[in-house]
Amino acid sequence: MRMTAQRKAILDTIRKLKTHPTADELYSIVKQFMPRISLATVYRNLEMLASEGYIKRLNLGGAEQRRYDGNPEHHYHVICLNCGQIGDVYLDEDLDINSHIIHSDEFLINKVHLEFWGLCPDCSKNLQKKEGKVHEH
Amino acid sequence: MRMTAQRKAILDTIRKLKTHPTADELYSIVKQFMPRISLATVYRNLEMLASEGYIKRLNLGGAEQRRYDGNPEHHYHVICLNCGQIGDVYLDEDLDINSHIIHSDEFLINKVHLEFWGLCPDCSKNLQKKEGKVHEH
DNA sequence: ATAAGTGCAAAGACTTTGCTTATTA
DNA sequence: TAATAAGCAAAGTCTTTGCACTTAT
Repeated sequence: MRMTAQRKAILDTIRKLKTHPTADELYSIVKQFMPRISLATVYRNLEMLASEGYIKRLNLGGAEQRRYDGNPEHHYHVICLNCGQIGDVYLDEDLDINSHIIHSDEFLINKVHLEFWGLCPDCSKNLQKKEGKVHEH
Repeated sequence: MRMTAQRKAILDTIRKLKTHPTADELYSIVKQFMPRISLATVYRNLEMLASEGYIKRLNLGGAEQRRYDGNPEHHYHVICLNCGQIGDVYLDEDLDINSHIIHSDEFLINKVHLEFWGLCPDCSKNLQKKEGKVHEH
């Protein structure tokens, strides 16, 4: 994998972000300092960087669009029910989900994907005051 | 919600299926006995039926397309890494994931989405013989 | 020098919407 | 008979691809 200017810009940018951007979000950011970059290049590089393990492609069930994570370390995510913002979740090693399975249609299970939904700090603060309703997700 | 012939056909069909069909799959099936039905009607009815609680809209991270489940009962899913087939998973009530969270970016967590990946009975049988490789997912 | 990558535009896949006609309650 | 839904086609979103040009090694 060649380290082109575009690829480096994308990797540096996603690493700096604590968010979990979509291709399009990243494109908007990188375009500010590399105006000729194309969205296709961003898509291609995100896939490439993910397949090489530099970043992670997220498969969040709750998200409409595909997102990527500049932190390839093993961890989970929480999606804000109100605004869609995504946070990181770390679990301890003691969790054993498989021992709680009582039926699995005879499938051999070999990995578990976990994702959390809740309220981000901002939204939980705001909703406390307003006692408002949380969006459906 | 009016019970139209189309809506009934869609609901009856998805209830009979043990699979977790996409709108398009359901459309193909229903069209066989109701040839004038349109794909838009299938999409609209699946969303409507899901919002009324008759069926469930699945948000599987691993799936490319949106899927629906004729069984609205609370349960989880397992996706075959090899063929994409989806099975049902039931867990016992003792599982407490929240107590294993060691960091959550200050989000208030209120639900957990779980999904399993593995091999369906057919694929695990076949792969045992061939010692073949499992597809990436 | 050459294989790999870029930009652009077009095509794809999936889903939603607008509008007219049909139908249920 | 009036509000809801269907059918059809068009439009929308997000993502991928083809191709000619460029660039890192």
